Amino acid sequence: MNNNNTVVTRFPPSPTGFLHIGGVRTALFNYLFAAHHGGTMFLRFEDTDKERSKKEFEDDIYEGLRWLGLPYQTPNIVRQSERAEVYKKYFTQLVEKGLAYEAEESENNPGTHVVRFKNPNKVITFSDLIRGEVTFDTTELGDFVIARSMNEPLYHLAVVIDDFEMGVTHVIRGEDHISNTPRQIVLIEALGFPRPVYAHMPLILAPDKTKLSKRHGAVSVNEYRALGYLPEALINYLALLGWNPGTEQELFTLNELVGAFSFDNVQKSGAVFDIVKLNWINAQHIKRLSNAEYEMRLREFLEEHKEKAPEYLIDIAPELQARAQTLGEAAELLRTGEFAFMEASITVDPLLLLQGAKAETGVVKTNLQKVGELLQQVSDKDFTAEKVKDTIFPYATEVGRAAVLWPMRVALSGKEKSPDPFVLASLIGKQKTLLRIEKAAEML
RNA sequence: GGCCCUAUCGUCUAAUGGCUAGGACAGUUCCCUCUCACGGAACAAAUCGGGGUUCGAAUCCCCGUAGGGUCACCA
Repeated sequence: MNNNNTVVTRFPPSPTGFLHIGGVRTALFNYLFAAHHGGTMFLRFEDTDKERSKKEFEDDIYEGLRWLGLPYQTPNIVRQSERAEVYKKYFTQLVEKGLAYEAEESENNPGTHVVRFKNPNKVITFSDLIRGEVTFDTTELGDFVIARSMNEPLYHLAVVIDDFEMGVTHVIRGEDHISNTPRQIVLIEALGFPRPVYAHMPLILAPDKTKLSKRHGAVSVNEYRALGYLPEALINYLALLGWNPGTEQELFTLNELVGAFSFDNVQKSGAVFDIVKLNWINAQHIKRLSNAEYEMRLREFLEEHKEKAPEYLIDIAPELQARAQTLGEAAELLRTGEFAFMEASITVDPLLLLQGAKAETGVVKTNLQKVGELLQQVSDKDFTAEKVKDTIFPYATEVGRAAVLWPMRVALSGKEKSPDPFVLASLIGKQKTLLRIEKAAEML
């Protein structure tokens, strides 16, 4: 099927739910390993469970991988549900050789008989790239069922046959599959297939240390996308969950991960999914974006969520980029009027004007008037944050920064918290700046 | 419960028998700084327990203990 030098891995989700982060991590490690060795990762759908498999979920998995930018190859084997004939061929052989047999009547398909595998009852030892040698006694498995009927194979049989026909060399999957491995190996041996190399990844855990699942909150990729996480940040975080690069580097692009990846540095124990660290990684990736790229991504995000971008978005995008850890947070800041000072008019509370100034009302008023005078001298086109700072800062330092900068900032923003007064002034322009300062001074 | 896997700061992890157990996130404090955020610095925080091997153990072995996974005509 495949020459021995090429690594072939696969990501075989069953389309019975939305693409979730556990699946993404499995796909990611399969991709990283394959790509690191110049090999291939295939995608295939394990939809032998006809009741639970849905086209909708298949589409979601495709879309999730596309959004994440995780490359995969589509093999000629795409859906197990379309391969009944192939499976039948193999397990007819098994039956003929006496390695499998038709047993009792099927519960699900009355009138047909389930097919059981004639368990050789042996001890199986396999070597796992992450855990070393693992040994099971298959006796306890009994003659397990491998097909619902002669036309409907079950998971274990289908996996083993597909992996063989696709030339899969490395089976990389979650630790929850470790106990499935011995039964797949006895099938592989009965069918005379070569045994792939196994690697069982530790599980992603919730804060309560149990396997991460829906009851713990967001597990679907869609939810992280909707929250405004960058795909490259999600990938970066997931890669670091259970793997380390052997250096102290924490921020990676997908290509850097490919270069650094090795199973030697994969952890054996489960890792708790820490949204707080994801937030940090996301913020770092956001800061790495150029202002223009960030603005574009934010616009796309807003559009996806049917929220309109304010016309001054281009001006405040750099502020959002420094402030918000996710695109969702940025959208939230926009929505809650955090940047309302960009609008034509704002309301200023005179008490707030004095709050952080730590000075007498008269002093604050004088300071505001002085700021107005100083700024009057700056030309329109020179009205940048740096220029404004150069103009105001010496005066503020001389008479007390809090008594100048606090009221100036409140006069311009109307808010307790905001960007610094110099950025504020440059953002709203000379004319409005002078107007707002004048109005604030009059209030006192 | 049987079988299997695992065990280092709160969390993610480094240290492959040998320096004071290192880094990151989170936390606390300080600075940039008038606020919020960014950034910088400092502080605090761990080898599950008990035996053994060894000059020397987080690391190897054994026994406990704890946690997890899995035990379908699901995948």
